[in-house]
Amino acid sequence: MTEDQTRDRILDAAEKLFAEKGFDAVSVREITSAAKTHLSAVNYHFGSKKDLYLEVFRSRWLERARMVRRPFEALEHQDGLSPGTIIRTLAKTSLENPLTVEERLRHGQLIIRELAKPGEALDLVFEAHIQPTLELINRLLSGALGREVDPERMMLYSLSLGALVLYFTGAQTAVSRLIGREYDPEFISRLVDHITDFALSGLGLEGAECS
Amino acid sequence: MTEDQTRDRILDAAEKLFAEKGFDAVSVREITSAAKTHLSAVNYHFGSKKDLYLEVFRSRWLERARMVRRPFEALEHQDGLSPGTIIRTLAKTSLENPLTVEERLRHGQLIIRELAKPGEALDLVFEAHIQPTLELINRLLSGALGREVDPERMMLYSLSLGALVLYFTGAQTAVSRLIGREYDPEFISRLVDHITDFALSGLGLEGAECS
DNA sequence: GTCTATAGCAGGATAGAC
DNA sequence: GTCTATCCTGCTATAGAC
Repeated sequence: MTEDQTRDRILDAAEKLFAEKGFDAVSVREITSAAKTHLSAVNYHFGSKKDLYLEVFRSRWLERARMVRRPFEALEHQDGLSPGTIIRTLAKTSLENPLTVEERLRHGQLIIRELAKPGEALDLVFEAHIQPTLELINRLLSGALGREVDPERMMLYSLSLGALVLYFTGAQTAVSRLIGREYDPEFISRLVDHITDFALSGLGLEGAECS
Repeated sequence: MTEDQTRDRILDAAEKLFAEKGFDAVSVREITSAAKTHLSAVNYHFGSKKDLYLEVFRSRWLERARMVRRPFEALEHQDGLSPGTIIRTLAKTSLENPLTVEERLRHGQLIIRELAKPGEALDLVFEAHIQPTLELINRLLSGALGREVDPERMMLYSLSLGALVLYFTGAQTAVSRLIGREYDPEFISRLVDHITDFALSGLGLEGAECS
């Protein structure tokens, strides 16, 4: 009866702590204590610490990612999209979504750690989220441009978009400090504008191809 | 006589292992074993594991960063620079520098971890490297544009450049896997081109401000 | 200065009472 | 299913022999 609640509380606490400190810096005792349960509940429900970590990605990270990207996926069924609309929708779904600022930070921190040191969790996320999302970006942009684009060029472009989004969410603390602003709704809206502008036309200079 | 060599071997091993696995996943035994010395040498030479970690940043990371950014700093004494030259030089010094591919990866991994979870090491790096470099970028770009630019806009732009460079170095493993290419000199040169193009003019579209 | 030995504690996992 | 008690390994740090 209470078992699912216990399981959920453990997952909540684990996600929070793993995001903040990383896998190795968190002890199972710390997690179960935050989840108001006992040490062996983790082994009972998940098998091991590592399996708990993977389950955080499977049932929390991926679920959140699916929810967040839904408005972006909806673009697939629309016609006459401009590249600007596509990029802006992507930036908006990543930064102005139903998540709280804290949830977005944790979401970013978890995946940044995995990118710096790829492990089994990244395998899950690659297959279930990153690959399909990159393909969708490429598909949408190719369609909007009305021409085929060199696949490698397109992939580098999409990866760069990902880098921007990731950095401005997962490295939030450092960004706030460098720029001297909190992540309040106004600044987040500013970031969406910035990412859109940057990805669309860089500095707003006359670029080489702007005649 | 051999003490400095021991100290250096420990720093070498520590940088490598901390970069690969992160602070908490590495034990002092692992480091001293790789450095062909004994456990207590770390405490003798550095005081504690944490102090060793900070020393890695002080005497390895920052030294490397200083060396790498030198060609970029040299721009300060040149006239008539175009934004394109500035961005390209920045990308080149970050990705095509005297470091080996492995050194560059480690350099990026160390700082990515710190950005995801800011600690004392990031304080060091902020003050001695990130802040001055961001200011230099802003100064150079303002000069090249021949006009004052909104400081916040300029800071967001510089941070975005940093995000791209960081991602394509520190998340090398994931990038390689997604794009299906090794970080050989040809691909690295391709990345420099890409970052320059992306930061200068995005997709190469007619952007909003390109008439 | 160098290294061994060990203190002292925290870690993950599990056996088994209830 | 729940939780306590405990195993055993590994950790950092240090005392002290040489």
